[in-house]
Amino acid sequence: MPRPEPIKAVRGVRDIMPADRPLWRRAERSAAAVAERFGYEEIVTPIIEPAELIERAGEDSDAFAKELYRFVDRGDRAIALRPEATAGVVRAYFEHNLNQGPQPSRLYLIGPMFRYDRPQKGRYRQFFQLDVEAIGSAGPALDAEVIEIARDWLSTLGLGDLRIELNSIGDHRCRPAYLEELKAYYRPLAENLSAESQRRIEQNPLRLLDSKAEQDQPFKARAPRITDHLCDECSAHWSAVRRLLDAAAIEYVLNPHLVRGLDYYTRTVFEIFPAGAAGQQDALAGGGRYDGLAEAEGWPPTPAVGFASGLDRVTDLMAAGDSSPVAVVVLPEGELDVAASELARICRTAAAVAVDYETRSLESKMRSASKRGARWVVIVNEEEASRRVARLRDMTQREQTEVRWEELPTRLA
RNA sequence: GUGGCUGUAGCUCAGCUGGCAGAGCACCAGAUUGUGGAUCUGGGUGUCGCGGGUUCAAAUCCCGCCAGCCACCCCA
Repeated sequence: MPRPEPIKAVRGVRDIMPADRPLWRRAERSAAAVAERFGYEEIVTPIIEPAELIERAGEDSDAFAKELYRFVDRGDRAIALRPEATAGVVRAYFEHNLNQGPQPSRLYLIGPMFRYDRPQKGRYRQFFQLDVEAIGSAGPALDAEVIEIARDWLSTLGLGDLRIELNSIGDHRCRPAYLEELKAYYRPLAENLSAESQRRIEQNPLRLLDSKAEQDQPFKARAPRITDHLCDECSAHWSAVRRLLDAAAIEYVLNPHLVRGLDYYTRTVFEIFPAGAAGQQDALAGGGRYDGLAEAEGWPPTPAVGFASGLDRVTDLMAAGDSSPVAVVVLPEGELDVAASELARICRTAAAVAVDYETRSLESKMRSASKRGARWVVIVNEEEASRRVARLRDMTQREQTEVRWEELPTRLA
């Protein structure tokens, strides 16, 4: 009789298994601890949002639509699985009147995001991000603050060897003029550029600067730099951010080719890489200022800055420390399920306990307990159970003694 | 979405031009005379990703699909 196909996980998603969870938990906990130390509060927003919210935040391209997990629900509403956290956090900020409270609102969020792209290692259709946002202030100190949070968090996780890349992309006042200059620079060079870059000269010239195409590289170095064309306000902001980072002893490198493709991004942009990484693929965190987003969502213009970091990549880089979750294994000799579970219940007041209920030889159970890394083994047979005693074996000392059940918790503590 | 590589035991993989499915590790059982990590002995645990096709015969050749990986696109 043919077995039906076993049902497997949806393409591009993965299970995070018990062996990896402690690592993830460490990353999540220290994110919360660091953010809270800076006065940030946790917020949880839905993973589904009106598709329009997401689409307005990403007006740009066909590619955007292509990678959005989008569907129509039973009430004919267009729904999107959130591809990033910021749009939803900003929505919640206004919808729950945080804009009426003390500014800025300092918020962080940890949760799953969704992107419908082709999966490969480290790129999943469901992935997890830490998102830190300071909404409601245009102050450069907040730019520096979120960078410091990102840096502190990664350092805490043992990923302290970082390269922080920094740039400013101006705002609606100074950027248009700069873009004209950039177009003027690139137009005569058009036929030397990649097809994609040729298209971008008129469509999205800023993106010419971060082109990865080989033939575009020579022209980037001579391209006009936006940091040379900032208006007074942006210029002051830009130097203030750097001054604050210097004062905090946070090292960074200026990368004039670091940009964002969407209009609502303003001024500061940054990305954080592990020190060894060369490729753009390897960013551990990225963020910046998005003073135009609130307005793009239809809310009052409100300045904000933040960053997001992919936990999949971060946990991947963290050294895996292995500690056995089970301290004690109870081994009944014979048909003693009831006694063994009572014994385990007693031991559990003091330590993590698992019972080996399998009907196999004691030797085999010992082997298995040993492989699990159990510190203690508690063995009991029928005669001992009737006297309410058990053999407590110290697996590291290879010694065992007879112990009364009631004494076990103190012996295991 | 585009291009390429891959898919055989729980894991890593071998299986040349078609001829009854293999290794190491893991796992299970036993021995080493009471109860563990070492050693020894024994055990293959498998819809060869799925579905078609060619053939006397397909893991092997052909087509389609699915999945993973790499690069691109993208990373809001």
